[in-house]
Amino acid sequence: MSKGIISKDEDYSQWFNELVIKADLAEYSPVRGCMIIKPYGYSIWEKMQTVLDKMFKDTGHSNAYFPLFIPKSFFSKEASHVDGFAKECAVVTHYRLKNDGEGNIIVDEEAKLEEELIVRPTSETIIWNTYKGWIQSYRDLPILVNQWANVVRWEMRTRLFLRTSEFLWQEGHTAHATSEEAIAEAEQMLEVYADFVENWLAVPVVKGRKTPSERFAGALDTYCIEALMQDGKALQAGTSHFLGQNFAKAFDVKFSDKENKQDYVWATSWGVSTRLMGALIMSHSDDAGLVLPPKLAPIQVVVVPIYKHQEELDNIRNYVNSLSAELKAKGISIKFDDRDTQRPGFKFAEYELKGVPLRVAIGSRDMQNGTVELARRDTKTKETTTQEGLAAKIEGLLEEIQQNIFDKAFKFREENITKVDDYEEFKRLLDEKPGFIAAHWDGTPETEQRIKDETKATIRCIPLNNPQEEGKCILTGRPSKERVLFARAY
RNA sequence: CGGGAUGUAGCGUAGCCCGGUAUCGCGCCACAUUUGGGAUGUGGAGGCCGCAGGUUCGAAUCCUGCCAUCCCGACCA
Repeated sequence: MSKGIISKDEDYSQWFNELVIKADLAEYSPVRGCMIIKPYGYSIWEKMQTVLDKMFKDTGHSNAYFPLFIPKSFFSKEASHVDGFAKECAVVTHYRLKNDGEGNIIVDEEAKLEEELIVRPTSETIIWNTYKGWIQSYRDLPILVNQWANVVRWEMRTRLFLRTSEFLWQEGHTAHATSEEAIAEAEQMLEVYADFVENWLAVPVVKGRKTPSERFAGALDTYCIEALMQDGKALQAGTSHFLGQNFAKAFDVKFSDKENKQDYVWATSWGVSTRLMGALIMSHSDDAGLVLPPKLAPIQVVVVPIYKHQEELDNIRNYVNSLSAELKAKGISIKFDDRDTQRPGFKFAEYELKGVPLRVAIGSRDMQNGTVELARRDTKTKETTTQEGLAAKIEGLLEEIQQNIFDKAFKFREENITKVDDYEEFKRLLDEKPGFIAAHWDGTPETEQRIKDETKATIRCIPLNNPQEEGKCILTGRPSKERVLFARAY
């Protein structure tokens, strides 16, 4: 492992790339745009999955699994949905390879599929094709299903965790008897996401809805949570869609209500992906490496022994065993790094790079004095404290760290939301002080597009519970009733 | 798909203009000394110089073609 990573002030995107690689989260794969998520990175994702999965179950959802491949014909059914995804679909055309006689493996042209298969970019179509068979009556509703899956979107430009051709996610797909119920579902899941991202990733989010042009293809309304990264760019961290009856109509999914009247079913879908890893990394980390929130850190506490002789190590180990037992009883994960192949200084740097929230260093002097050295990753501070009551102290500190990194990110976010009423000022701020800009907009897609073309900033969302105020569109001067959040985004 | 750049050991690189069988650092292996912030010494292993042609007695180096990757745009969770 080479020393250090580039400073994030020097080159933010290179900093991010180096961090992902050197912290052992992921690496590039032989396939362009695809990544290998390494065990350390994957264990963070697993923690996210575990927590989210429970939240889904607690709100009445069940998991299921739908196929990776979708018949091409399914895609022709919902027009705007097709438009949204057609340009980035991987297509399976053959089902067999053969040897060409010269030692090369080639596609067997005779094994051409009758109907081509699309590798799912999202599963609405195959799921609604399936729901048709599950729903006849209002008694069959609601259907509250989630699936954990991989999806493929053939992106032109990819970035580790933020935009890869294949990514992991969960997609919830629900079916309801009424519009109101479906909207309530979409709103509920947005709340679940916001709760999860703020309380587990320690990343503050703005809850809002997308403008029509930023909506999910096929949705009537898209709700989102938007986070602000340390470089001032916004990141969409999760979306929840009210799909209306669009997919029910496309796949002819009707039900009989209590009066025996036929109506199309109302739908939602909602998802978060491994992109959350990107949000996590970019929200808290620094030039020394990752900073992980304790609640998602694969290792919450690492113990580094400092010793010269075997008996000193044995002595330390003895103490660490009892500390481990105490911490495990509290549900805290601890690693005792007794490798003799690396020196303590190396280990310190390594665990800082990997974002372990707390480090305990114990040497022979400590053993004599009944103390340890306790170092916090978030503040980079160290203190010497007694072994007595250490487990309880660690427990408290982990909670404090979780809160602290959220507070820090929250303060940064608040400091980087600026109200702007002048277009020149708007453009200047985007370059000089990136972040969210709260500005008036006349509500037209044309204005939105022009601002995007001229500044690269998009409307990230119209915040929920947005204060209403009279104002003039920043570009056209036309009347507006509320401010929307603009930013350059990932 | 346009514009730019780069492919040499696991990683980062020198050599290329001016052809003669590859440099240095990190990492790796062995041994010893070390261990409170990324250890030191000694010895060692590791290369189809992106791929395919061509020129030449001889190509990492010159020529042609291809491939791949990265950056910047258009598209996107």
